[in-house]
Amino acid sequence: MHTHEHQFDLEKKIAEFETRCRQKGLRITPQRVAVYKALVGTDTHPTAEEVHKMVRQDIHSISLDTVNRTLLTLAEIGAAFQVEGTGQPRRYDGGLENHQHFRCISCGQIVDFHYDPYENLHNPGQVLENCTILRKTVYLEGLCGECSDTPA
Amino acid sequence: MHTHEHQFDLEKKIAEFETRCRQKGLRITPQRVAVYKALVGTDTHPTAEEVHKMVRQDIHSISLDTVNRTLLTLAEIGAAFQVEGTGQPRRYDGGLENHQHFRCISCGQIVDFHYDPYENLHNPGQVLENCTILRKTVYLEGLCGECSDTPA
DNA sequence: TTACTAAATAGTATCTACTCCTATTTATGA
DNA sequence: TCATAAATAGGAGTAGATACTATTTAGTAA
Repeated sequence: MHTHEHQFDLEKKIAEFETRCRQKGLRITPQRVAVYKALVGTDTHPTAEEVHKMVRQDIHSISLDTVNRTLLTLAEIGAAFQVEGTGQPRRYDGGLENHQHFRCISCGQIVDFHYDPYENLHNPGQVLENCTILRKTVYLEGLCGECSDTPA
Repeated sequence: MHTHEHQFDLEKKIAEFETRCRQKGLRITPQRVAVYKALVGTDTHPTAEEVHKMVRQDIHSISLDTVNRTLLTLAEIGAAFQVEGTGQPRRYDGGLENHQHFRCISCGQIVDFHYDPYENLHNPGQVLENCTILRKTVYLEGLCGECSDTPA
């Protein structure tokens, strides 16, 4: 793909993003667009601080708090999402038998479950050729029973 | 299962744990055993602070730092593990196409990959009946190419 | 048993990721 | 252009985790 096409894609995505903001009643601020642009323009799964560094090159005075808030907003409107489980205090599991985790994004609780078809998945080939896979789980996120009943 | 059998299981697990410690050249301290016991005796995927609270009932003076160190040790020797992704600063992903994540437990980098058989997995029934599943991914952990070559 | 030594611990200080608060600025709709 | 609610900058506060140091202790060997 040529740079020219990349450029086009990016502009298209930004236009879509702005539309989505309007739909959700969110204002289109330079900071918001800059954060979105930085995030979509990378494949490194950056932390807020890393995004802050990138965006500062365009908007010198943007605060880390704004980047944090904006990233949360992006996740809320579905324009981005958080990498599985990150941002939570470390949680430990003493159960070594095969099982999978469901995490409630509202209250944070982790629920164990076992579902046979999720066991013994094949390793992907090619793409992760050089990687040593030590653990492989199906990870679900959503709302637990209690939090479904009483939406915040 | 009866309480009596539970008790038996626990003692058996502790015995195995002590054997494993000896194999790895780790000392068997009351603190270490108490942390292990607390973790194996619950299915709540506790944080270090939660474990600290539990263990304090037995060992009043145990420090939070010891609990933290011990939990890391348990994970290192394979007597427990950390719930997927937790304990990492929040990381964001602007790629909304279907894809999966591999995380290097050594350097922390997240690698995107796509592997067809991992898409369109069925939802588990029964166990998570009351939960609303919003996201479903296969999550791999291990060592990336660079970190495999130069083990710490 | 006793004495020795490296490992482990308690307690504290420090660091980092993140959120909260307040005054100021700004995007949007009238 | 004006009014106003939303968003922002900057800094204070908080929580989770790590680093440091002096002290204690488990395991070993006399």
